[in-house]
Amino acid sequence: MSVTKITSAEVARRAGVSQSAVSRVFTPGASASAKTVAKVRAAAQELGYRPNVLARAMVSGKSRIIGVIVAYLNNQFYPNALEKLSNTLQEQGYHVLIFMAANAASDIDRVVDEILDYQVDGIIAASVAMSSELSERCRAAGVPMVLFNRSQDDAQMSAVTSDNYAGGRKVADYLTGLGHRKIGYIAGWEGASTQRDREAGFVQGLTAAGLQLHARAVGNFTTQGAQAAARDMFGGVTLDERPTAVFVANDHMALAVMDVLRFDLGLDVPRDVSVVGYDDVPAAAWRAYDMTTVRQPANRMVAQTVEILLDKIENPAAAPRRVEIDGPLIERGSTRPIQG
Amino acid sequence: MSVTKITSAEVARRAGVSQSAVSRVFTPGASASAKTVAKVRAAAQELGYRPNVLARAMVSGKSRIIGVIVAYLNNQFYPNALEKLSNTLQEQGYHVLIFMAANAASDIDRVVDEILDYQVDGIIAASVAMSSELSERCRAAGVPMVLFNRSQDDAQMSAVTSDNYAGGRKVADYLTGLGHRKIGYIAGWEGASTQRDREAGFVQGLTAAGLQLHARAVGNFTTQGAQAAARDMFGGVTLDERPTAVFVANDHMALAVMDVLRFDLGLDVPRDVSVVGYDDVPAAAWRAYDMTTVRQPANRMVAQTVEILLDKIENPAAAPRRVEIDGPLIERGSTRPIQG
DNA sequence: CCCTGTCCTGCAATCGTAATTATTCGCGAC
DNA sequence: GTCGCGAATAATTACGATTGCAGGACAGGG
Repeated sequence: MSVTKITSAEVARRAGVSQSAVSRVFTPGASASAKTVAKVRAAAQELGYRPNVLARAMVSGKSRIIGVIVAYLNNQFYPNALEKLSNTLQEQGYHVLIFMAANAASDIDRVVDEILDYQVDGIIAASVAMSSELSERCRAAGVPMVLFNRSQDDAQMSAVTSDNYAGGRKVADYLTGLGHRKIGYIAGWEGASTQRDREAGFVQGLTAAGLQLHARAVGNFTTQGAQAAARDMFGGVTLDERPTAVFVANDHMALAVMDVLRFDLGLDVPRDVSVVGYDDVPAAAWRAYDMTTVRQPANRMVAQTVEILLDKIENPAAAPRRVEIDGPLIERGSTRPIQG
Repeated sequence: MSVTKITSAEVARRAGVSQSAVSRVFTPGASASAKTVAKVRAAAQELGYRPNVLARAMVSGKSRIIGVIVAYLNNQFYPNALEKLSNTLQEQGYHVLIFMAANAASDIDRVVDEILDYQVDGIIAASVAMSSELSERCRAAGVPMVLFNRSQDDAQMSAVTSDNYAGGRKVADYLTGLGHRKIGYIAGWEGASTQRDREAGFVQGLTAAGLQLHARAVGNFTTQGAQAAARDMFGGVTLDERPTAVFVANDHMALAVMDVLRFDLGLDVPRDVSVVGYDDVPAAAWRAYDMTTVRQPANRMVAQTVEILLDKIENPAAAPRRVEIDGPLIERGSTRPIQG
């Protein structure tokens, strides 16, 4: 029942060496003779000693904690990314302190303060808007930050995304290639760079084919928003007005859209309407949806994010980097050529 | 570009008081005159001072960090729970350090060590098997632990689950009530208490109706496992042998099972087969599945978990508690009465 | 045999705060 | 006037490690 905290001093006493010797044995790159190492390791083993990360953090200034801010966890893309992030960082000896934040400025503000209180070595912000005032505060605190799946105009800010513009363009080329002419778009939250870039690339592609958006609605990246948008765009319109294809700004919404089309409005996907999403979350591949989508290469995005962040931690003078990773369009059964 | 760490000493100097005065102003429950508080607050505000949580943790012995171990993040139930956990703890001034662990003993072992290195105030283990040796180690370190959605024979271990036995029983009663007689079960990972309890309650319910399991397969709580199990149970069997209803140990598997039944085997759900899951993840309510399931009341489970853990942190002598929360059967369209 | 350079070791300072102990201050009572 | 007392403040210590510095051991070269 006794709560015994074993300190390096106790290990030192047991091993018959100084406390600093113990510290050096557990500090990679410090010098210690083979004999000392053996004695200390043995004593530590017997006592069950492990260094106190917090104490180490205090004096070294490195906590080996990365703060991760995430807005949505109900969109499957994020738990997957979080899992990969955590594992990748874990391999590098870092650990993740997680913070949920709604996309309200006041919330982010509070969350960033709380993160900094923990003396994190770096911050990964997944899908949250970061005011330049906030990023300035982190820079002043010497804490590097990388945006994940969102980018910012601020040139000082590192960011990793998929190539959303190219992705949107691919969807446009694909749908027009299938012969579609009346094409709708259901937008995500308009404050998001991903939303803007996907739409810009998409519209650009339509323009190149001599088309323009036939219909547009906003779903705000939420299930409810997407359902309302779908009813708006496809409910109570004449056959002539109705789009024959729709690009939805992410899979999370697109799945909801497909359900509304099929079950509320009695439309057949893909016969009446072709649907394309974005992300390639696991559910997109489920047979009940079998949805055409643009894959966001989460593995590579995570790897890049971690690489940039750790680089900036080790070398604070490193220039900010923006990486856009190309992802393929995955053709599945929710789309088909227009019938003449 | 200067990385300025503001310390309590600097605030003290600016406010013309001692460092201890600053500390007391920021420590709830410490005494300071109104005048001092005002001066210190003002100085802190100007300098942008916030207490260093790590330093505070060192001397007070309370890190206000909770370690959360989670095995699966691809099963939607867990991201949802994690989000709620994080928010609830955040409200209480705690934060979540997250650890992914495969369900291998060696992995858990390593993870628990890493968690303890951070001097966490408590541990929540979601869906991971905890050897009694490990729980003993945490107890020795004075770190309370609560299991979430899993329980253990170890009487010393606090655990919060839904009432899995009663839930399994409800499913049996429901399906037999619909007239089903040939009923199959697709099991989760057999090492999991949730799996065992759900099956036990289910079988008990069948027995009460004078039935026994018509077929059984193991899906291990994974998508692939569930698909294989479904093919096993429903592929290449005569109409006479084929179950008319199947209870799948969780929704994550049940969704995969429905897809296999419908798209690989050409069976109609619910006409040919009724399917029931467990958890009530968001996807279960999606119209494409519209799946009958037993709801795990995540909100209440999380609230209980946090309450038990914080109680144990404040009062280490508190007795371990096991809580089982009853959840309703949600009747949807994946089930229907057997046709005579 | 002494000097020097290398390698290891221990001492002591340090990180930023809370807790503990010591000091000062104000004020009423005798 | 001083004594006592309580409250507020200041000074000091402690938390558990890392790290710069100085001293000691030892080997090799002159």
